[in-house]
Amino acid sequence: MANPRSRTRPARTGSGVTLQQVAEHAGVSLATASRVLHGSGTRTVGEELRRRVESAAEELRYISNAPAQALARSTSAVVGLIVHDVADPYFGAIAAGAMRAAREHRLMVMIAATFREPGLELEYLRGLRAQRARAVILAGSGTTDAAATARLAEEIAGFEADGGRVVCIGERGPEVDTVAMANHAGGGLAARGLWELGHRRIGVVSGPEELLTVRQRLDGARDALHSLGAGLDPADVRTGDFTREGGRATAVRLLTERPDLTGVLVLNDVMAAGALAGLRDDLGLSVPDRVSVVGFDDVPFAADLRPSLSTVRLPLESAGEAALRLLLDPAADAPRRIPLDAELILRGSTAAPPRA
Amino acid sequence: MANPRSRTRPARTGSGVTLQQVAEHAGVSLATASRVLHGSGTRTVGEELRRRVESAAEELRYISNAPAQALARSTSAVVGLIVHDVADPYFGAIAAGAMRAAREHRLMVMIAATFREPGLELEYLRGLRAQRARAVILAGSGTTDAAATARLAEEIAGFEADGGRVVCIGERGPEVDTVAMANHAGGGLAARGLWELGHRRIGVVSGPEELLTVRQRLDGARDALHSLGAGLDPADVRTGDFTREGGRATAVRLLTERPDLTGVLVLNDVMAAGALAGLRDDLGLSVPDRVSVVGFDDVPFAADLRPSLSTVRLPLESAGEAALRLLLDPAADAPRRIPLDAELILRGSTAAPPRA
DNA sequence: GAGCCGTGGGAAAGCGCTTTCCAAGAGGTA
DNA sequence: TACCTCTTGGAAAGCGCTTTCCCACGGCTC
Repeated sequence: MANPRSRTRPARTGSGVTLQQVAEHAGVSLATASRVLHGSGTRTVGEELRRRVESAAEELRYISNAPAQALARSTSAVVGLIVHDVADPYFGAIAAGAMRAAREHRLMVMIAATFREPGLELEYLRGLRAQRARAVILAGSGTTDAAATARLAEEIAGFEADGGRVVCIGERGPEVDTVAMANHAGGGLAARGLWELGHRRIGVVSGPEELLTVRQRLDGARDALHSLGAGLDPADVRTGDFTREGGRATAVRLLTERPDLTGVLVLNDVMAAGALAGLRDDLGLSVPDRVSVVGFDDVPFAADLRPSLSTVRLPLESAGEAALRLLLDPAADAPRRIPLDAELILRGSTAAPPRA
Repeated sequence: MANPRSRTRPARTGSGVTLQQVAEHAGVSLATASRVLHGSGTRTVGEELRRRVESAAEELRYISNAPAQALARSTSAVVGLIVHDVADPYFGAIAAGAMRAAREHRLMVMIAATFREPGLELEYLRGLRAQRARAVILAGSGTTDAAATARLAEEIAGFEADGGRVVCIGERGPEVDTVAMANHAGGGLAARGLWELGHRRIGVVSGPEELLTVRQRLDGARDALHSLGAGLDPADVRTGDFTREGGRATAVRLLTERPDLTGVLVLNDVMAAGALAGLRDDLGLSVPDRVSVVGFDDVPFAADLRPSLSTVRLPLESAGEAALRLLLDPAADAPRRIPLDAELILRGSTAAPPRA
């Protein structure tokens, strides 16, 4: 029997036109229709038939079934992007860069936000694996939690064994392709910048210590200060949430307890916005006359804060783009690493320290 | 023949474990394994077998194949979200709300950004249809382009005929479920707020006229002014891009040509940030002493601008959440409409007008 | 004219799952 | 004991596509 359909099935939910129908309408075989419409192989189809199929598809308003294609091809046109928080401008910029590049390659981007909940990153990576995403970008910072890191590494290895590609933005370990942000160098740039303005009492408003990103930025600042013959007193470093409120509370705490500080490095711009508010409204300290503040990231609104925020610029959009491009290159033998530069942008929130 | 596999196929790319293998490992049939692991039906599986299947899945590190499920079930667990720009805090907040709600329902969100390119919205909607997304949220503003609107409506209808659900944030037409932002009311609130502070010469820095959102906000302001016995001189309204730079240039132009204005309504916060910069740096006009400025949206950084931005608060995250919830309710007979409120937040950028 | 090769069309076997339908066994009832 | 009803497991038909393999045909070369 050529067509043994007999079972009754619940009527399909909609008007879904299938390739088979397009083929029939065009009077060609399914194979030919597939080759015309999605042809990836090296096979060519005659001019005449090709035209017939195309107009049949047009007439029937055929829309291909991506899951079916994914199943048959065992690969898909979707890439995953895992971030901490889409509403955070840092990730927003990265996502924008990635999506722009994705568009050029006709890929769809599935974004998952962990809202900084530990464990969710792993869960989403599994979800993306289930979706048979062709690749995944891990945009959030790695952590110092060894157990979590190991489980994640295992999941990544599994994904790659299945033919998926993974790129991390920021360090996660040497086995994976990474777009390396200049966190360490940036931290150094900021510290050195304050130093050169004349600051000798420099403090840091830091984010959660378990974040690798935070650690690198902090180390960068510390190392720079060291090489300048100074150092960074642990008591001059205070830790808070990587949010505006965290920045505010932490800056207030830091300057209350260490009132002789004249320069403050805040480890991200969102925190810095809070810090500026705290110093001004809670403590009545004028920036930059009394204290200078340097942020990190150069998110879009940094220049609009008052005083405008001096900060370490990271090429966020480029990072997203670079990550996506890396995903598209065939996997190399050795993990690749694309280092991106940081640049110190001096604006209104920094000045020479007040005369003693 | 029980297992007529004979053709040779290229080796599968990876270690992909299939449900079949799990079933064999557990010594049960494929059907049983499916029922245990993804069981959606009303069928129950005995305690003993259930346990066997679960541990087999665990041991083999089974990861289900979402495309295959989507194909078999002809529905998927992904919802699409189409925005203008992920890096724009307005959309970032909406996306965050939607993703938070999506997480509760174990849905994955596929985000597409049109970067305000006309036509791309349609293209992405088709793409999402191809992915067999269960539903799509159209978060960007509708336009006055009748042809584009019609084609989009057609595509939406097709998608719904196929069993998909569509929700728009902001008006798009009466046939579709919508989460209605209080654009008109918000425009009124802002205008009235300036009026009550004593402003009688009020201008508007507007966005692209073809955006429905812009039009509604503007109409709201105009209507309010009318009912106050005043009116809005078209010459007091200037149009620019919906970006920071657009806001800056437009505000400068407006106040250069209409120097007697004392109150300015800027139709979104991103533009308002630019306007503040333009008034201060390009024109040397003090806000709020010389001109008062009111923005729109209340994006997270609004309070951090200096002066802090008075603005019309829209519940962005709630809108994203509401949209997602609407998608999950079964389609109703009549299109639903969830109206959201606006609230005027007075901060530092507004004050009484200068004495003449 | 026999033998080859290159082209291009079609049949059909999968891809990994869901779900229907059938069957077998358990427990009740008359 | 015969007859039913329930429950639960399994066989197998699809879901809509891709791709391999086969075949027919036309144009070459000796």
